[in-house]
Amino acid sequence: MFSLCCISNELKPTHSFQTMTWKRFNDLGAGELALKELSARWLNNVKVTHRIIQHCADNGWNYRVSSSLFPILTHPEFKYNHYDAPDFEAILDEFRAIQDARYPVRLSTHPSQFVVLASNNQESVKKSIDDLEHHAWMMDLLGCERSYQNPINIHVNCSDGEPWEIADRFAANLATLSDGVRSRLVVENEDRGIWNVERLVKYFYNRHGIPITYDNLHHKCNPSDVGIYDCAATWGDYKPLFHYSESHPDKSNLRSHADMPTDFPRIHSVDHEIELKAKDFAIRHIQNLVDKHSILS
DNA sequence: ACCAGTCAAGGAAGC
DNA sequence: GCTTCCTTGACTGGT
Repeated sequence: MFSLCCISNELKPTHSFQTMTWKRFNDLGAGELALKELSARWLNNVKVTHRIIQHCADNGWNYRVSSSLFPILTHPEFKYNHYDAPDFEAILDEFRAIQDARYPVRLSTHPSQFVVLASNNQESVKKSIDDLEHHAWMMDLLGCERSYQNPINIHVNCSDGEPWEIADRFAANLATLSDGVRSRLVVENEDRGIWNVERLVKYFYNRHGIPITYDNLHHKCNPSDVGIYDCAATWGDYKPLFHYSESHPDKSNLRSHADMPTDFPRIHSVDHEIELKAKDFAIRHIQNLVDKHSILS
């Protein structure tokens, strides 16, 4: 099955996410007025998420939940808690509605590249931990399992030291986190730097038992001898959730993502998040390509 | 109604 | 030891 990533281009005209910057929050006074405006945007974002999950259920897709549902909430200087938001009861009601509907949609999250659990900068580690716990909190509210069925996928994004040292720092920090994070956390190969598939399997899976998310485009840009099937084996009894994308046809940088696909993932028994900019339209096109291929073969 | 600039983050890479 | 780039899309403010 295929996952839609964060945004539905088909629903965007009527259901779009809202955000607020830290600067804007402070320009509004950083008080009740600012919090009221922020709270309304959080509620909007959870409602939009519900609508997109319905849309995915209708189409037989999975869904990667956006990491931008609660702007400012994890900012280190934000003085309020989530329950201080005037709309928080309504937000909880919306989450309950999502849980109660029991959509057959595999949910996942992908915290940003600024989460660096193995950093030597302790402030960065603390922010990373807060962000990961926030994602786990959100996934619990969405009714997600605490397992690799509903993974939290991140990059290592650190090359400070020997690979085994980085992996051990990462694992030591991970061990201090809640069950909601530890039970879901997986790591993905990167399109540059030391963290290709081979090193991830060697230092994160073999050494610490952390499953590996295989990204085909990153593997093309930053190859190694270990491949997609080796990554699939790191997921144990869980169905792997991998990434599929293609290079932009008109850009010299191989790493930039295309809008639409020209091909499709060939491996069976694996779910794929489709990281193509046309979003829903790209998934429909991939499904057409798969259907044509199966008729011809 | 539209458009260009803004915003936020950690680290890598290039002077 | 600086600056720039990477990445992203909604927001903001000016026209």
